[in-house]
Amino acid sequence: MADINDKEKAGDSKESLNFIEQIITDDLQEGKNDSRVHTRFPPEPNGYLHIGHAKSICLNFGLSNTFNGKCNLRFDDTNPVKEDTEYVDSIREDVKWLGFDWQDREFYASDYFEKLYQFAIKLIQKGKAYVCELNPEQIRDFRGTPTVPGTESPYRNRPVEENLDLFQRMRAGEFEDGKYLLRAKIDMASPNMHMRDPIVYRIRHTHHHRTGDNWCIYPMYDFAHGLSDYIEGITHSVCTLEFEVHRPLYDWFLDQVIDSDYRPRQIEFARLNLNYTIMSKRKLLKLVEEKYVSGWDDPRMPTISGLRRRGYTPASIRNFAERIGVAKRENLIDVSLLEFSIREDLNKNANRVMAVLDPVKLVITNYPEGQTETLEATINPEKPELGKREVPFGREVYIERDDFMEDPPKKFFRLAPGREVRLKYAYIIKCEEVIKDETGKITEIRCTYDPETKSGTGCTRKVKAALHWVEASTALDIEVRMFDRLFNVENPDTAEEGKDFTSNINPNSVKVLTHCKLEPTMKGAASDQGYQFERLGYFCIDSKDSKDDAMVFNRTVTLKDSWSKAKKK
RNA sequence: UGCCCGAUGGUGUAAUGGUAGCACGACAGAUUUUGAUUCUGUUUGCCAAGGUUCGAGUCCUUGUCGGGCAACCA
Repeated sequence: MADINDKEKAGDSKESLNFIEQIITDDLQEGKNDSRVHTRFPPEPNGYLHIGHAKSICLNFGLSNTFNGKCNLRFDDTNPVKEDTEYVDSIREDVKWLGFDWQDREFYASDYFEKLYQFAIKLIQKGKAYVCELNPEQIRDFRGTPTVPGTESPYRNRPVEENLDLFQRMRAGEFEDGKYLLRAKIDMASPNMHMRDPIVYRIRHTHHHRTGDNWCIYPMYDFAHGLSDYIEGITHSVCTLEFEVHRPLYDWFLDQVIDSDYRPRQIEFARLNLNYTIMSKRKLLKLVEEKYVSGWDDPRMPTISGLRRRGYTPASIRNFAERIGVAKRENLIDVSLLEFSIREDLNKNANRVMAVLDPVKLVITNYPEGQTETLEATINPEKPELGKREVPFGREVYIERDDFMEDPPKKFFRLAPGREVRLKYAYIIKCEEVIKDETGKITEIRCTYDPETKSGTGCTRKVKAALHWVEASTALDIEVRMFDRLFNVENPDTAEEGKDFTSNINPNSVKVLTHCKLEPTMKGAASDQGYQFERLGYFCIDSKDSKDDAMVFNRTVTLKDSWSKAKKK
């Protein structure tokens, strides 16, 4: 009984921990690393950050927050052929935008090249590394396969002095690319492929975006990463599952250099997978390079910058990361969860505005010609303190073409011949007549209105629907871009035989609507926030493509729409 | 024929040997001047077989299924 009570109290005082928080809690309890918690987010600057990185960012910075620790931003820039400053700039911007602060702890693995070089010397001196002359094919052959042990390199027992000399000359630039390699001397028969004398340094006469031409030898990930963690005092090095088999190597390198009680620890978690979405940087790069999209920040891209341009908010992405949780099992998250997160945020925070995407003119025949009036509309029902906005109303308005049906099915609540609906914030109107052109297309709907039903005057008459509308003479003409999924299959990575993932691209993933109508209150509106186009969805101004008098809106996400479901049935 | 990791509703994620809970989805109802939101309710789950135990989602064994590992990438 007492046990149960204690447990309930504990449960009340803290939310349940994910497995990483549990590990850290245990480490803290054991007093490891002087009870410090220090994490890091370590991207390679070879592409833009995407929603999968957001999970890692939220995790690493979140961990440092909950344990009162620190989190570094570290660029893992050890392979100059793929890296560029454009990418480091975008990464810094995206992490900052997401709402995380690395303070003065912006580091680069390339800052440690000299230290890493000295570690390598130490390795050689201890007889734990050697200079190898095998070429790539030989390296592969000598490595064996997962089921067949490898064979030792003929250069494996080169004397320490010779290794030292050769390695120094590698650094000095005496040899061309590929001539020599520094390898760790571990175990060519290890069941773990990564322990079969892994490469530590390779020669690469390539300009590095930060160190320029100072170096012509570059360290490999396994060597550089763990030791960079060590140099920075990282306590918990959180990475994705595919590095799990690297952990013995991570620890091996540490064993060679550590001379204190402090030791960083690698912990792996399952990366984010989203259906209908491609997450591989290599593939995203292909989309950009081969112009399937307009750039890394194309609003259809799963990049942070793409989502931002699409109108996603930092909070919505953080909430999403929180909601999907962290574990070690493979997962496939439904994009609808991401969409839920942005709807949740925007519903609370986005100002309401009326717009008509596919306008058809509606004339109120008994409304005096030339007369206009100003109506009050709610800015945001979730935030009454924001008050009201004033929208003009007149004899001619635009309504959505979809909001009228000449021959409506049973479940259609909106306007139809002889039927009454309310124009939101205005009056109840009744459809009297439909005018069509010679092709049968409706060009004008003629209605009458009931002056006694003005909104806000205590009218109690109920109608089944309230339509959004925009007054014709004052309407702003805008362009709206509607985005659909970039890929129309759940798993875009799988493609038909002989084709690649690009064959899954949805050719209709962007639809541009011109001459949409927007209420005039939006003139000069801020581009850094989302708006709800009432009954249509959430939109944001594209500050990149909008000009002074030509506003372009991107659709962020639709509203949940039970009418479209009813239609299908 | 190797090594490492994992397996809880449709999708994710909790439980730390003691009542399988939460979120999203789905479904139903209420409210609604957005067919939105909000609110209420319902639904569906421990991979399998053994073992340990008073008691197993949790520990052990075996099996099954899934993922990862053979770049001079990270």
